[in-house]
Amino acid sequence: MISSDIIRGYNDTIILFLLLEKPSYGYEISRQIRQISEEKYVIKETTLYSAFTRMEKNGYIESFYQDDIDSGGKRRTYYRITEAGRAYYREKCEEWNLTQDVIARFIR
Amino acid sequence: MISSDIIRGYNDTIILFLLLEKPSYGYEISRQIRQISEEKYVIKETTLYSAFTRMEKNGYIESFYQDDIDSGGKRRTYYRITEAGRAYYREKCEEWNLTQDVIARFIR
DNA sequence: CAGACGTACTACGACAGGCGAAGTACGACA
DNA sequence: TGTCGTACTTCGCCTGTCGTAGTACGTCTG
Repeated sequence: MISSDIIRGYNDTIILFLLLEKPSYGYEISRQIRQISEEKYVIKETTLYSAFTRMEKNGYIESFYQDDIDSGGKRRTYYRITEAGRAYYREKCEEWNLTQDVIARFIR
Repeated sequence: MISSDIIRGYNDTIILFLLLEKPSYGYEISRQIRQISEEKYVIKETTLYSAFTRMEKNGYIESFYQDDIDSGGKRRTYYRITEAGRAYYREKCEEWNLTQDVIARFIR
């Protein structure tokens, strides 16, 4: 539906948006993206998990483990947004507004 | 100003937009992008010329040579948009509208 | 008259992000 | 018993962008 080349580099922003509210984990984030976008964007598993790794390395998110009761005691990797992550998200939002405006000039 | 990751894969669309009007060549297109975007987006030469190569391979544009008087008789490589190119451009515009709408849901 | 600047490219190689394919593990449900 | 859903991990390919560099020619400037 949506080509990956446009969203490229914006996946991080999308993930951070969902983490603003509360810490979350891969599968839940994946589901939320699908739901919020009304199935128009379904993030690939590999894309999602590699984004986690990258963003943790960049200090935008922090991981922790939690054994949840509702998942039958299975261990999930949760991620929590950091202050740096929030700042990065804000920057990206501004950049998005700018980009959107510029690209619109080339669209009919 | 604008990160290349967002515009990635959208450069083709931007170039095709400029070719809708009339055939053109690298330097002119580069100048127009800078001008229309009000310096907010300056396409890199390598990006531009590799986009030409790719799009010609895909049949979206056709090249031809022209010795222009105003360039001191220097040979320029002009590009002309094809029917397939126009169709591709139209598709991309629709995709853009969709993507824009989806990403907006993750932006504050 | 030399050198810088603008035009108009081409070639090469690096890099990053996304993605396909495959595999693992476990619980629930039929 | 087997499939489905959850929850990941690993590996390696592909594509588009970009940095660096080089070529060539004409004009303009000190």
